[in-house]
Amino acid sequence: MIEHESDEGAARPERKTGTRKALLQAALTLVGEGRSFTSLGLREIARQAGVVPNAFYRHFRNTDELGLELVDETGITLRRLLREARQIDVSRGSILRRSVRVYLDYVKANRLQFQFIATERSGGSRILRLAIRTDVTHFTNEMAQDIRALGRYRDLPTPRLQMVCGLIVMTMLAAATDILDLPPGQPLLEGEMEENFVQQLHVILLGASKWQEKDAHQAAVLSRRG
Amino acid sequence: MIEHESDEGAARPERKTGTRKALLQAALTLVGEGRSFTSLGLREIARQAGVVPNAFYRHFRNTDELGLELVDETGITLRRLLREARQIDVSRGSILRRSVRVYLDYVKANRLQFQFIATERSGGSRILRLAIRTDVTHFTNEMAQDIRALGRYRDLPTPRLQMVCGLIVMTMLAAATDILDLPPGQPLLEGEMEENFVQQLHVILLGASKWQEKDAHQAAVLSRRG
DNA sequence: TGTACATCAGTGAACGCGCGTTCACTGATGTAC
DNA sequence: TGTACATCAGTGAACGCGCGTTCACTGATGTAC
Repeated sequence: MIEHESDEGAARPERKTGTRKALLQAALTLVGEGRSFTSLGLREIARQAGVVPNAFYRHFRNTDELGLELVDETGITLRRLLREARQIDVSRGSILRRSVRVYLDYVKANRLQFQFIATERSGGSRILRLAIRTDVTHFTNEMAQDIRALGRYRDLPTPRLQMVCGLIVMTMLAAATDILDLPPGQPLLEGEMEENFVQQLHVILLGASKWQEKDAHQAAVLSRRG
Repeated sequence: MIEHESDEGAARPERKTGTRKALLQAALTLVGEGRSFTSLGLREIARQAGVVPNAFYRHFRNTDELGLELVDETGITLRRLLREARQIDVSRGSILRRSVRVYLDYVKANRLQFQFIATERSGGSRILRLAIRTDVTHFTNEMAQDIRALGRYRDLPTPRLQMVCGLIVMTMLAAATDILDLPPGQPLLEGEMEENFVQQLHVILLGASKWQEKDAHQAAVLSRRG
């Protein structure tokens, strides 16, 4: 039989992973419609995937297990983001501005996944929250390594570099939430948000470099200046 | 009749607001047990409040309306926090460290309310999210005014001061989430988090003051340094 | 002050509904001989 | 290569359950005369 249709001519394993993907995608779609993942039901997801509720059990034990797989996928996505970021030409122009542009484009291209982690990062079940936190920590550490590899902030001790990266990642997630919550087709508001985002990162990076300079001789003074 | 019991001898209006408070408290209690507010049901809240499901309708039309009232309460709470913060002696010692201590004590004293806003800020229904965002914006603006009143960061234009305050408030909320998610009785981990929090705010404030200095003559240079 | 009536916070039973989970099944795909 | 059997992704019906919402009610508190 010629495999002319997406599904009809597929072998069993392909069909199976097809349905699995349909379930994962269905959950993301529902999240994209404004639902919080935690409040999604098994039947709802199955319905959206165009499959009988019972079929769900062939792939996941419950919705939490599906959620964990979505977190895993998102981890892979974030890793791709870092790979893209590494290809930014560091030699000239404002790295910050161009990084922000790359990031926001990425967020918009992966809208549903970012919406998912933004929602479940604090709102989800305990197990999901922990999984996402672990993921975000990994991302933060990789970012710190990348900055080290670029040879920037050489004088900042590693734990402090990580702390700064934590601050940056937190700001990135908040910015993603803001952008995604925006009603579509508002280029003006979006531009303002982007500008605000750039400025916030700017403040953080300035603070980091100032700290780096002074830190060598007298940290205590700074701490007193509060 | 002597009013010897909390409820038994009360007038009707007092009884009514009593039950209303019981419903609000019941919702918070359930949130404190790890449930997300969005996933709470009317019956569940009524049960926790020790009242028949139907009685709920004497006070709220649905759970969203109850949630909005909780947001309002939280707004009042945050205003009290600012009032406390204003009483910190600015004259000497590290303001930052002492402010952080005041804040974290406040978070722990109002654990349930902070847990509620942290969870629903991104996870809740659209209407709740917007209400919380409005509240947080108010808080941010008041903080900016307070800083102006203290005479700090005089050279920072108002929109930028607000942006910096936004960054600070975001960091405060993230810190609250981290502290509240900690298993209880971990003074060491908690100390580390507090230290991390202090350092993050430090970076932000350093960045703000450096920006302030340079901003007067050449902002363009900084923007190119990324 | 005493009495008769109105108000209304909370009750208890009932409803229809969608949920998660179970069961025995179907029938196409895969495998062994 | 052809046949007979095994596998197993997805089906369809059924279950008990808690949900939100409705209804007529009770009885203590409040009010008017």
